[in-house]
Amino acid sequence: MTDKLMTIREMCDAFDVTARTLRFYEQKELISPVREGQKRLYTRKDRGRLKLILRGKRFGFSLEEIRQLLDLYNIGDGQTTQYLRTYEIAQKHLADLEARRDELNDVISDLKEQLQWGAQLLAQRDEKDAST
Amino acid sequence: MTDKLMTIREMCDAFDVTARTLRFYEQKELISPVREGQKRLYTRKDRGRLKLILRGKRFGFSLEEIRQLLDLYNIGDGQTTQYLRTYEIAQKHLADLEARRDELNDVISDLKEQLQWGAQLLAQRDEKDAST
DNA sequence: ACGTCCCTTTACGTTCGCGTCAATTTATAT
DNA sequence: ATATAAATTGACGCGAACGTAAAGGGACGT
Repeated sequence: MTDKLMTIREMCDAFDVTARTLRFYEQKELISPVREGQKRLYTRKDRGRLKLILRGKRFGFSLEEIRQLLDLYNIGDGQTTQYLRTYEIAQKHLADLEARRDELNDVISDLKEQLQWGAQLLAQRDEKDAST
Repeated sequence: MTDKLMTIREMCDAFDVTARTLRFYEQKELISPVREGQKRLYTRKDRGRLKLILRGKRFGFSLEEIRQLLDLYNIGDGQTTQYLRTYEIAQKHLADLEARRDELNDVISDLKEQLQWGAQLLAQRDEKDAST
């Protein structure tokens, strides 16, 4: 598999984040790379989590919210003790995400309308320019 | 029309924000209520902008980014001087928003899959519980 | 042995988005 | 006239999410 261990610098290059950021996320218990002596080594699992973290950030979630969401993705790993509770929380988050998507669709529609208005104005202006 | 002027407190109640927040947004030039003596009065336009501000925040935009986005919504108000430039920027933002929606859809699909996994595990566990 | 990378920890600094007093003015009710 | 409520302008504070030195440890090539 692609379970190669990556150094912190390789991670930085791959995900376009700083080392500080990775250590910060570790301190916040969002990721937990293994150690080879002092040095951090990031597994495939860490990469998956980081990907989700960056996604979450793009949608305006706080790191604390993301930390909770990340746990949801471990629901199938056989280690989760509170299946039911976690499952319920996940349902809520799912509903929230779907609501967000719907709102985002509305925003897109609105902006498209505005742009058509703008396009008309541009067209009218060009007509006038041509007639002078 | 519904162009009633609202006080700051009416705005707070209507949009569930604090007065501090409204003054802060004003200071950042996101909204510009008229004055009646010292007091601020918010127009229909201000309410529209505030609505967009709160939306933007929900999608993880910074106030500065939102300030720029707000200008796009003035493209049809007859006051915009740089139609074409604004129009192009708006197009970019639109593409960005659509990309976000697509990514959000992916996230939703992923989470749904995870939840089905979790639901199976719950079902299996319940079977065992029932057999003891 | 020496320099030079890359990694480490510790710790203070910064920006954003407000919260929270404090001191004052303005309007309204009694 | 006086109390009460609501609005105003500073000014300081705060948590989140990092940035940015400072000081040092290990592995490497020469």
